[in-house]
Amino acid sequence: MQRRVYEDSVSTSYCDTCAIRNRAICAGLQDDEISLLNAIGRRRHLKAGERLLWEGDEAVLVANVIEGVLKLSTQTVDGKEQILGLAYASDFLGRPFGKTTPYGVEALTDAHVCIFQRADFDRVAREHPGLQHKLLERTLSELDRTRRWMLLLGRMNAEQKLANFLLEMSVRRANVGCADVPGEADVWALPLSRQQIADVLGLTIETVSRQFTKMKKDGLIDLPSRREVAILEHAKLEDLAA
Amino acid sequence: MQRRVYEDSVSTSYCDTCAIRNRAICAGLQDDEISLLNAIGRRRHLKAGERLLWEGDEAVLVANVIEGVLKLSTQTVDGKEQILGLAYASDFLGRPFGKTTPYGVEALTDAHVCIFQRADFDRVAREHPGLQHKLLERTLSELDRTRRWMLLLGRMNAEQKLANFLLEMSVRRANVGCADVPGEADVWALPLSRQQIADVLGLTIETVSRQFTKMKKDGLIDLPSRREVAILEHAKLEDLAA
DNA sequence: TTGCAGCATTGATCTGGGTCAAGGACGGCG
DNA sequence: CGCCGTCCTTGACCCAGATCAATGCTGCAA
Repeated sequence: MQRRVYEDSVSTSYCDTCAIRNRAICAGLQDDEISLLNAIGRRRHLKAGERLLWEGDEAVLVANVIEGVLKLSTQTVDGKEQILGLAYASDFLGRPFGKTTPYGVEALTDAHVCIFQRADFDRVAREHPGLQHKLLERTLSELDRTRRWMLLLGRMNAEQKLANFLLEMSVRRANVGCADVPGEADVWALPLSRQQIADVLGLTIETVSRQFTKMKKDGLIDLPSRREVAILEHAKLEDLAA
Repeated sequence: MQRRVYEDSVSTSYCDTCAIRNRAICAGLQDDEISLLNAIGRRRHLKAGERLLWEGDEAVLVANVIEGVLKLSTQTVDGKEQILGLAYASDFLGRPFGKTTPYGVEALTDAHVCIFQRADFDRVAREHPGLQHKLLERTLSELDRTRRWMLLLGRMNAEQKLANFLLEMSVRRANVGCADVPGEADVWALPLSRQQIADVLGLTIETVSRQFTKMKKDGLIDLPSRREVAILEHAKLEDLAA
């Protein structure tokens, strides 16, 4: 069980030079807490498509996303997939203080994560209120975000869903790099296939495709290639998203 | 702003005799922690339909549900309501460590809650890791539950949605009282109107009504009155829910 | 370069659930 | 007791998005 976790690219993590040192749960921790995390954490590289956690598995590890995009998902009984959320740099993955992992995690792009054996992490968290507090804050905002997504799934039509998806994607990946340059074209690579977008939004691949085509025809976006999007009319897209 | 919070039924809370003393975040706390909570918490009675929190308000308070059922909800731009979840006895309400309340809270039945000024609660939580840990565990399971609900909203048809709703309702309210008596008929009062059920499930009132009628005709449930449900064929309902 | 495998797009058709509209049941109140 | 307001049910119709099916594009491998 553990083998598949440790089979490659393990190296010591160096919090000092970590890209998300100031944004993840590590932000604002005291030096001794950081060095404890440093001691139990390891970096791991994931190739696009590689899995980090399997739904229902014993929850043996938790992780911080350092770079890349990952998806959290469950299967329905009839084999369809529902993506429960996406994780970007500085997001936290896994289920501390729990027995099993309630969803699968798979890298959509090549990714770097900082992994902890759950038992180690739980222990450090219990002993260090500062860390636990960070984790609580993060979990609370994740809960808020998830609840907002429920509104999207429960009450929006296909057009609104896709507009919201593109806008959220644009914001979340902008946060990852440097600040937005206003006026700069909002062009980026989509880390998801059409099928995966459909799974995120609770739609079918055909509907997603048709909505893309329509938005392009209307001049709201451009699609330079299958895996690239340019948001041309940000304001109009936001109107749709409402 | 605070007036509407304190306008009635305020009395000192007595954790010792509290019905949820051993199930809410209070469970397993040390005596000194309990007495601190006791000092800052107050009981409040809510009539069915009364609101405790308003979406977007400054987050001035948090609360534990002692008895009754409450709904968490947001409005969409076009005025529709989406219910984000239901809260039962021992559930936690509100947004600690946050500036604004991300959803409205309204009592569906007459209810008792144990309320805390958020500032007080935050302070005690920061100073008492045990409490913070409880809160973290509760938030993590709430996140899990919410994510499972996304699957319902994103991937299920009306029949599956209603079946799941009835089963969850049955379980959650059974947890509240004594243990299930096997063989005992599973009959209880619905705390939600048809419209509210529709809002929970992302459906319309007509569709909910039709599904109820169909399940009754198929002998899966009985509807002794508008606000009562009897689950007759638990197993078959579970088949539908899958 | 050709062939093939996997996405993605597009079209044609079907259908679950939304919408609109008309009663029906129940309670509260004069 | 009957009137009215609210909630619920039922029917008729329609449409957004699912489903089914054919074709196009792109990249890789031989």
